[in-house]
Amino acid sequence: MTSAEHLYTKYSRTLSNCELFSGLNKEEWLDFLANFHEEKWSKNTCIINHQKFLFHFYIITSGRLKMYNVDDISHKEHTLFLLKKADVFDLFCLLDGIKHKVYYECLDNIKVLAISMDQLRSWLNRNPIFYKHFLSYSAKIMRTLEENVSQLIFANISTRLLKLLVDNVDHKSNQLELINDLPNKELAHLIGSTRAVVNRHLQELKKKGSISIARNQVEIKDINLLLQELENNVKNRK
Amino acid sequence: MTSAEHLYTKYSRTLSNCELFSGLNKEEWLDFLANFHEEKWSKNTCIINHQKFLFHFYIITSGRLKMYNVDDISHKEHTLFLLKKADVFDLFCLLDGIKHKVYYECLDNIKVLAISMDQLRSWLNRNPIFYKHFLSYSAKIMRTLEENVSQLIFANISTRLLKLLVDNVDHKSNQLELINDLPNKELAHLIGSTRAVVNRHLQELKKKGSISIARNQVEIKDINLLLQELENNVKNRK
DNA sequence: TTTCTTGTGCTACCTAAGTGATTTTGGTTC
DNA sequence: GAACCAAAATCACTTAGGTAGCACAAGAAA
Repeated sequence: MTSAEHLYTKYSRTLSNCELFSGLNKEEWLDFLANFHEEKWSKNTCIINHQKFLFHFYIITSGRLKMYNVDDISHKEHTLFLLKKADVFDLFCLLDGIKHKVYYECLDNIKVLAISMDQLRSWLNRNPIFYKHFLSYSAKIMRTLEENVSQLIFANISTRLLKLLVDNVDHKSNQLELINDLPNKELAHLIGSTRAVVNRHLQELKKKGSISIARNQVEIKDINLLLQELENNVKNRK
Repeated sequence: MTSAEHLYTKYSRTLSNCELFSGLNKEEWLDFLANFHEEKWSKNTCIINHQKFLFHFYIITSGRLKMYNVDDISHKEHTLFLLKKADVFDLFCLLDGIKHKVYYECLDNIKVLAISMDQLRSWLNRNPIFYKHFLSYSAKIMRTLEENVSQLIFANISTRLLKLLVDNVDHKSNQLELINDLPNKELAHLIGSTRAVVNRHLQELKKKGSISIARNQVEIKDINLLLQELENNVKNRK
């Protein structure tokens, strides 16, 4: 069994969810995967070397990774993206080959598939049809970023927190996922605020009965109440 | 003289500054320009129809156009991009063909070159080398948006205003350009604030002697003082 | 068990920035 | 010229959210 075949058996499910490379058949995946190798990064690993991502491109196969920014002077943190299974990084470096000044930290023990940038670029040249995928994916990221900007300007912390919660509720189970086991501080960094303030708002929601909270745990108690809360919040913008 | 030749004589200088299509020679431009026609839009024209940009793509040849967002409830405005000569729009629509929910307004009488999206897409298919240009250009926009997000989270209004001014000072003349003749309200929208607050900060800068202000006019009096002001502001972040 | 660390809950306080109202100014039009 | 209007300048006031500090609880480690 070749390495590519091994990776394919292990990860074909995950890879088929990977928007950027959607539409590849088994044969094409095997050809492509020959360029990859697997890496395991343990929880709390920080990648602060911006150079690293000029040379390798990664696909997450399990665990969470946050991409974040730190203010040089105040040392405040802001989480730009919370990456999970089937997400890729770093797209910026891939597209223009310029250093991307952000940091990465593993929130779990994670596994990634790694490919050298050169190999990915030459694969892309051999499969130019994928340029289109990359363009529409870029557009998606831009829309997300633009949406973030609007949120930051138009919405207050309470609304942003509510939206964070609502956006991470699984439609089927009505349960919070991806961010349910994060400490208040990490939630704060996701919306550009501080632990104390986030806690203040969470207490408020708990009091009203829409959520329950424990150490490293936020649970949805009443999704409809939560949605209504968000609705009211938005309506009351002046 | 064909229409394309006419446009080329008129705008070759401007078009050569257009990053997205850089590297085209005269012959290629003539071929490309055959798909374009010129339009004039008068000052204060608003384009609130999101559909419009699904079907045409534009290059600005003179004047300024703001791309902005309005909050549905509070009706607050935020200017996302201030587009000028050699800028293009709407990139989002071009890349993924999905409606882009932003508004446009002409800050001057402007002139644009227009091409139908279909024609542009088929030109792009005939010239696939330009996919790469589009990708690195997308990366640039993403970096700008990400930088905006960081600014909004880490910097206060005073810093954001100072940065807006400094970023729009011409290196040679040391004079403010592009935004120098905007009313306080427009400046406020550029940094996500309100007229009154921006005015408060401008008064402060005026008092200290780094700028002078008049109706629809901000002028740099002492660029070094302004830079130092920005420096101090950043240092004092806690 | 004890010790240590990390996260939470809560208090009191401070300040930047938003709000709303009024006056003044400068430029345009009639 | 007078009349008008948009922008600017100022004021007093409110408030969300950041800050600092501390006690306490839950786990992990020793």
